[in-house]
Amino acid sequence: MNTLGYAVLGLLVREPLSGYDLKKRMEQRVAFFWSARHSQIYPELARLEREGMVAHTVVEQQDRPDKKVYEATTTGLETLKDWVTEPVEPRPARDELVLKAYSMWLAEPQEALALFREQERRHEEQLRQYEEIQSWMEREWNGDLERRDSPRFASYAALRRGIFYEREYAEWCAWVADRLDKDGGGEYPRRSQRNAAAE
Amino acid sequence: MNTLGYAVLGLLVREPLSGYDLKKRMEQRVAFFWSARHSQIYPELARLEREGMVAHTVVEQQDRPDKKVYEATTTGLETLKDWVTEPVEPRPARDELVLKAYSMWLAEPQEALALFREQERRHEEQLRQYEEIQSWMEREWNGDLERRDSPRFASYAALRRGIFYEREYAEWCAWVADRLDKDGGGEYPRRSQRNAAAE
DNA sequence: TAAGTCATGTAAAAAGTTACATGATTCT
DNA sequence: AGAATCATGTAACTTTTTACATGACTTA
Repeated sequence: MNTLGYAVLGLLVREPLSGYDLKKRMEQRVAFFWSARHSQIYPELARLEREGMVAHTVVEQQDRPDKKVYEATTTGLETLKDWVTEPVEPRPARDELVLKAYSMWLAEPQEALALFREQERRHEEQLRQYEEIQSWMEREWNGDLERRDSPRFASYAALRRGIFYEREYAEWCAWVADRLDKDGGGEYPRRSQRNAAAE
Repeated sequence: MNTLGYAVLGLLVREPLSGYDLKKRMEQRVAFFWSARHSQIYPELARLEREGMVAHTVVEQQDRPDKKVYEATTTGLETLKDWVTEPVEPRPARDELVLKAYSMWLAEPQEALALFREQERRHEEQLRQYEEIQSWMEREWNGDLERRDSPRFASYAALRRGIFYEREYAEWCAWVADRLDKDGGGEYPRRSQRNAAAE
């Protein structure tokens, strides 16, 4: 089993879904911690079915194309359950913006500033969207949010990770931008003996 | 050019390095926002050289095997510089622990708790390590940290991202763990309409 | 003498992205 | 009539990981 398989199972143990709907759920609910294109999802569903983790039934529709609705089998549920508490090996983080930050000393401060302000804005907007969902959950799901055996509790916890993450990211962008913004922000003197040797 | 290429250039514009040393630099300095195995680095260096971004000289050593030391060319520097301020497209985040959190309602609370406490500990430890490097930078590099055209400023900014990230991650783990820990933490009643057991 | 570091590669497999491909129905 | 949504796939390519491969020198 690979991680994508567990992502798919994690959605299917909650409700039966077609490949198409699964993809949409991923975009909406799971996007900030896992995602996949439909070209990855359809073969993955086929693989999970070969391994007995999921099963599908064809649902005929009049006004739309027929669809295959998948649901998790008992085997699938058990496999997922066992995986949840297995230890996690740290995976290397990959973040292009931080990589750019690492080389931003080469760039025009004004252009770098624009980049970080734009990213700050983007993450703040994402944060606001997550916070709206959070409010909605607290309003609609109140009571289930403390129940450790409720999927709503789990959804809420995952969402909070998104909120913590976006808030922190936006703050870092602002921190960098503020330092790029300070006028005169500490350039080396242009034409002195002290050459700007790279270190 | 791919992102790994820019990661390699970002290190080589600071100092010439062999493939072997490049890999070590990645582990030490860049690990929390980009990384690669040596099996990816050596072919990447060859590719960058074909494209005129880097050039190598063979350095002979007596006590150790000879090595190829690479440095960035002017073309490489310019390419990197242009890339830095280009807009960043959001890449899908992938985090296995959050994925597990999403399905933790299936697991035994005690086992899930152990997982999150362990992860909290791990991220707190990483945080402490970063904070030590931060102190070292502030002590040793004081004065350069405000200079927008200094690589030290850029290193410091990237490190701060690591610090923000680890702190936030540890806090989220603690938040989840606390909710898993509360005794009786809101199970659905096992075998009655309303037993005194829960809540 | 065994383990560890220095040093550089290739090969195969897995995971993920982009592009190709089709076709019905619904909304503007 | 054209765009958007619903619906499911395959093919080609890129990126990343794991495994294979070698050899000199150093330290315990």
